[in-house]
Amino acid sequence: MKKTNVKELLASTNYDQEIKLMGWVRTKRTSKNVAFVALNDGSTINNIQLVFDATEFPEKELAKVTTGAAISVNGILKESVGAGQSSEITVKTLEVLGEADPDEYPLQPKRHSLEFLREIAHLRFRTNTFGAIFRIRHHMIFAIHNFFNDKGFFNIHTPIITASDAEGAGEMFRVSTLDPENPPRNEEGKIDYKKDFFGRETSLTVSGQLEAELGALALSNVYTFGPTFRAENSNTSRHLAEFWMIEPEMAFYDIHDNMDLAEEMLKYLIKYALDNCYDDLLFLEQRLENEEKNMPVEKRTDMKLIEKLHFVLDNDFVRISYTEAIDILRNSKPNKKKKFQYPVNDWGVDLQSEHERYLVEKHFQKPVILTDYPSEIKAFYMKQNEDGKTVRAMDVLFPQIGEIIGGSQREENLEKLRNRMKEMEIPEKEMFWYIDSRRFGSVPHSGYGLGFERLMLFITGMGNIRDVIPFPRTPQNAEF
RNA sequence: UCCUCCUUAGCUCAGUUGGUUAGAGCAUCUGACUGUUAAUCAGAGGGCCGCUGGUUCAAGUCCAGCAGGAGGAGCCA
Repeated sequence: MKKTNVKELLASTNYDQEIKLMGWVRTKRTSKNVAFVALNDGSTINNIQLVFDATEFPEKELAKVTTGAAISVNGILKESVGAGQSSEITVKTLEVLGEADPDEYPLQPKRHSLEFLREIAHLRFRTNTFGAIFRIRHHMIFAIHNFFNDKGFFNIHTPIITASDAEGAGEMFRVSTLDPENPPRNEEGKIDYKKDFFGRETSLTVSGQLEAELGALALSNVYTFGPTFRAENSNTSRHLAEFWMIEPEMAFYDIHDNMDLAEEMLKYLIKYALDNCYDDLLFLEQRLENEEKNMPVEKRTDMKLIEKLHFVLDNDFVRISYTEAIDILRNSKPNKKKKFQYPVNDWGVDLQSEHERYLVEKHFQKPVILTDYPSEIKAFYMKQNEDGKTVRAMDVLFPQIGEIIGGSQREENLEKLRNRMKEMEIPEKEMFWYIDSRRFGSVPHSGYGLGFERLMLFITGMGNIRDVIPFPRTPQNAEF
């Protein structure tokens, strides 16, 4: 018989039909003559109830049906006589595929802390919470490709191993096949990377943007969606050493087109989650509520998860310049009362987390796009404004998460780009290919980077980025 | 990397101003129960109180160091 799955069965009213089903036991409740098993196979957050007539199954066999065990059953789909579910399965035959020794199996039908589950990341897929998160994660990956495909964008794979250390986006992981115990040395006594696999120093990519620009300057609209590696010693709930980033890059787009696209994309993704992951979102919302029950009222989030998603969907993002933001912050209550750890006085300072949070969570209470930052605090490739002081950067700031997107219109003018590279001491020779893109058929173009796991934080309402990626890589941790 | 906090049973936690045999709930095991919903009821087993050292008649409790974890900051997506 062909096997079915829990999701299909729960949606079915095709009663009294024989079915075959496999999955993992979540809980078992027994009494003298009847046993109930909640079975889950990952197809949905919901379990289906299996009903065993205890007199028809050997006690020994039923005893192996414990939390975490994998079983296969044949049975009849019935309209349920009990409360709490519309249908259930009267089991006719049982096969225990894989036992789970209850003395050893760490997951119980009870609440576990996220920290504990992180330590058993190989098993946490089997919990309701992580089942929901990773189903949503899949849908978001799919939705991103859908969004760009529908708009005529082309996905390109940019290199994961790169020789350019000029991307300027942080510390990099070295890639080498040299013997670390005894590396070859040159005449100066330094490590001779000419003898390394690629004949030069190479690292894992910190961004696919520069290569994506090359694609955009021929295919017009492209995007990358790949792994990204940063060797920063960041120990926060918002940073990973290995994460996934979406980087669209568009020819003939100015900063405003860029912002429009970013806002449209984020809203599309939120709507996609609401339309396709409602059960899982509802579960996560209830989980959050239970979590916050023990917290003081002022610390609780003021909006429920689904409400919050709708709120972002239904409101325009605020768009203001860095200069306007500085004015707001300078005249803000916390600044005047010296409540900021870093007071805002002069134009030109970089905004701290507390400032971004004030703007998003207190002042505007909705997502904010900040533009036109001082050129000193931004990357070399951003388009310089006429004022000579600012660049056409844009950062999309979300509540709780902070910067979810960072992007800009790119500098397409050859001379301006070269001057900026000189100022920032970026070696022109190594970057000849990037400069060539401005020498031949250069056009105005723009792009941005979306941190996929930060999007996941927002969609799922989770608090720690380590809980929205299956196997997080962070400083001092590469387990599993 | 910096600051703050945490580490007690398989899990989640309590443990008073340092004071005899260290507690609870859940899980596990045994038994009861004719449909349960994280079932319920009765009973049982289960602890180098993170590690090392110190103070003290006496340390889960105080002090120092180390390890692991969390929150915040910086770096950024």
